[in-house]
Amino acid sequence: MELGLSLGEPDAGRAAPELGLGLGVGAAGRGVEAGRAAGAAARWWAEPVSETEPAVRLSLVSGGLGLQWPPASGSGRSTEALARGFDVNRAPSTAASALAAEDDEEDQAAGALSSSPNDSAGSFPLDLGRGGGAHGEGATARAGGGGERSSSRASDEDEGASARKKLRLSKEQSAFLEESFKEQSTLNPKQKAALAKQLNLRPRQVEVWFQNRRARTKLKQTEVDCEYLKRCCEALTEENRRLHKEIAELRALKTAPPFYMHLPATTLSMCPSCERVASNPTSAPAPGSSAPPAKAAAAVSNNSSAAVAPARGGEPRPSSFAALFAATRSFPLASQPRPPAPASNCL
DNA sequence: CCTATGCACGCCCTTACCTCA
DNA sequence: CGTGAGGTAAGGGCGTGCATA
Repeated sequence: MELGLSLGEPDAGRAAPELGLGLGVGAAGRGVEAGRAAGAAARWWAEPVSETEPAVRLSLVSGGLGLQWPPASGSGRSTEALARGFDVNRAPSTAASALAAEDDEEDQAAGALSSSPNDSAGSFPLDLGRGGGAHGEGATARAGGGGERSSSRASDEDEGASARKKLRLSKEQSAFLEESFKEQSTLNPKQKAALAKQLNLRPRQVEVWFQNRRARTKLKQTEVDCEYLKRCCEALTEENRRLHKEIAELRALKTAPPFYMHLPATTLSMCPSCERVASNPTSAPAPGSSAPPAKAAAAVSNNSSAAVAPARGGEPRPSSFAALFAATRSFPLASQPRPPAPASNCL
């Protein structure tokens, strides 16, 4: 179905628990084992992740940027990158390099300290590339030693909390965050800190970016859901209209005299249930009837072509329209194939 | 064991800033 | 050049889950 579009979000492919519409609908469910298994071989962060962390989404590892994404675990590169920070000047792909070329001047000026064209060095007074100095690092260290929780929010509040300055992330940073989000839409403190260090951002910035990204994903999904529900509503309206029309036609037929009242007597020789001509002499054709039974049967089908439904295999014929009416047509509206539209009055 | 408290975090709403037509 | 719309980073409130006393 065309509405089952993937937004490139981790929501894609999930079940549809909330609306039950077969879409990837709904709030963030936590994909569990599959994502964890995928993530086990494809984590960009160095540390092992605790078992209690929110489950990893299905990995959508993409090579679109040509970044080593995720960096090969176990290789020295990831740790090196962590120590070095995300260096746009060494973007590992031509695409990324092309993107980086736009910001080369600023980046050269800012050096490795910041890859954002807008953020000045003053935005990041602390060299996050060097371990241990920042408040966030301390929080991370605490989290690493203890549980998952750390105070990335509070730790970032005081640093650079001057006038509200809009700082836009560079394309490389955004792309990297996007890839991270595809792999996992939520971060634990360790991952957040590692990503922040790699991108030369504050953990709070990474956190906010993910928060906003989740909000955008949800908004898009909501739009898709609305569109789908709109189409469902239209289909149901059409179905309702068709059924009303059918009911009106059936009522009109019900008020008319039954069709068999107009049939010649010879037609009554056929068993209405098995559609065979009765061979029993007691049910023989009425006296005076010269037509052979087979012809009579043919006469039935010819004379009642406008009102009699063709014989359906194995289906007993209703004895009256009332019975026809009483027979419920219990097919769920949207879940079963629609019966053919009543081209004639057949049922 | 139950309860109160503090903390961390995610979600939501909103604001402020930036870019672009 | 001024302006409005749209995108997005960030602030703040609120609810929730967890750890601890």
